Amino acid sequence: MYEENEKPAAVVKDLYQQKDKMYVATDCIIFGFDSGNLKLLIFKRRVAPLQGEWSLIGSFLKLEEDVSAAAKRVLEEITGLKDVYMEELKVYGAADRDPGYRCISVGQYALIRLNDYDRELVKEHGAEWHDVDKLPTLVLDHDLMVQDALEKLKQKARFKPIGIELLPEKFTIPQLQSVYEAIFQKELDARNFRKKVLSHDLLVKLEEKDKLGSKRGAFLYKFDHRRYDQLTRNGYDFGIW
Amino acid sequence: MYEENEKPAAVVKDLYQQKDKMYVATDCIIFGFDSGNLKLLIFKRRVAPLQGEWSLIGSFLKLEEDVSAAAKRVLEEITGLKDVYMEELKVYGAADRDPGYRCISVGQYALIRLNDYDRELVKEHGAEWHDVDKLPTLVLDHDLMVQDALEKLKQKARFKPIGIELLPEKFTIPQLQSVYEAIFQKELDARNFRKKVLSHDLLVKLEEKDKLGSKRGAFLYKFDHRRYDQLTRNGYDFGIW
DNA sequence: TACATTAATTTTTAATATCCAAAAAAAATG
DNA sequence: CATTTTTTTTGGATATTAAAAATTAATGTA
Repeated sequence: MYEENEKPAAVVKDLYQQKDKMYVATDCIIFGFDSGNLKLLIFKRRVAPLQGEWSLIGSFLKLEEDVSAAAKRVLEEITGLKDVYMEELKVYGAADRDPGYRCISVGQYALIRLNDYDRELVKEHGAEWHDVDKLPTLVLDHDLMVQDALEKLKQKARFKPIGIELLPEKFTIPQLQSVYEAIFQKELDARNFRKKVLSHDLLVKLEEKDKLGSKRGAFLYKFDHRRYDQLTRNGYDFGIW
Repeated sequence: MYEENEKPAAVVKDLYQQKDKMYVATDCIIFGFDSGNLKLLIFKRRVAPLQGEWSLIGSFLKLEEDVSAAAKRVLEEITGLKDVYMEELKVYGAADRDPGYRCISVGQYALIRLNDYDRELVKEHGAEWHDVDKLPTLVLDHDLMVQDALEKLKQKARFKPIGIELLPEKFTIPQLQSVYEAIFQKELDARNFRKKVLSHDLLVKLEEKDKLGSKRGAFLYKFDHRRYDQLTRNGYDFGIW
């Protein structure tokens, strides 16, 4: 959870018992999507305690740093990405959640486009993408964080078009459907899905086709952010979009 | 925000600049409901800084205390109530949110039955109920917290029957409608409302009538918590209940 | 005892979501 | 180049839910 270079000075003195001081950390639940599966970016801790165990990627909060900025910093350090969709999940504040520190952690989840990230950086940090349904056990309460994030993702996806955050700028309807099937963990009817997502006029059909995903090829679309902003300003209400 | 007796020792030394240390606090957005209006419990700070200004009720987090426990503690100290509906709202973590401290605050909102609370205690603490649409300006980012809480309440009320948390155990359908109208900030159709809330078989009709609210009198109902638990365990999904 | 007020039920209508199958386009195969 | 295979794409009938209107019931008050 704590990157070596971000540990508070006190940590260096006594690694295992810093219970006399309040620490604040943030942990990132970083989702990606590839070939039908939701993926999570995790890494093997390289420092004690809990060295070698799988963990979410996080950091202590710096004194002069906004909580949301801390998550963005972590994300950029690991993936090289700025301007990522990111949202607060929940505070993990049990007094005994971390045996080493009295530390509360702000869970924040992010949605990443798997084409964009910096593969070198990720490798350097020992981070890896894992299918969310084949995750190893994570340290501390990180398993719980992941469960909570998946649940929140389901809820959120019903009313906000966050699925597009996991796809490249141009995408096909079948690809989008595949994202939602992964989030909701169930199959959707292709006809109804297409009808619904197109009904809001939020997808702009392009000339090009994507020929990689299938033989026939499907038309590419892009998301009309401008129109979306207009609609939401007027309190528009989506049901699965 | 900080009750006198809960200030960390350091606060006493220099009241206005404790930026070298991370503090964690919680602030409670406490809602009640009376005669058609949502109410908020706030108080006038009796200690510097910001003495005399209106504020949410909060406290610093103790070292050995869960975050959720801190909010419960605050709530009991002020209202005498335990077992109150309470949920995390959001973390307020801007580095400059508090001019005196480097302090992040966990906003937590609570729903109170206005009959139950301890009026003496509330008065002792200088706390008062105010209509949410006639609030004075609050300290720090507390205005934002209230806005966020109202928004969250709207969202939540669409899928969870939290309206009942604001009413006594026995209540009438028109009363319940009135609660939802206050939350959603719009009028609802009485016929459709009744049909919808009764459709889930979550309200148990009683023999008695409430004669205070109208001439004819309306039947009292109570909420069937057992059935609700069953339904939600099986992943039942309400749309406005 | 007529009148006003609110509660409660029933019916009708409109809107929305759900269900289902067949045709068209392109590539792969022989 | 005819045939098969795969995947995209499209529409209409049906069920479900929400909105609106009209009606009846109970009670207090003028």
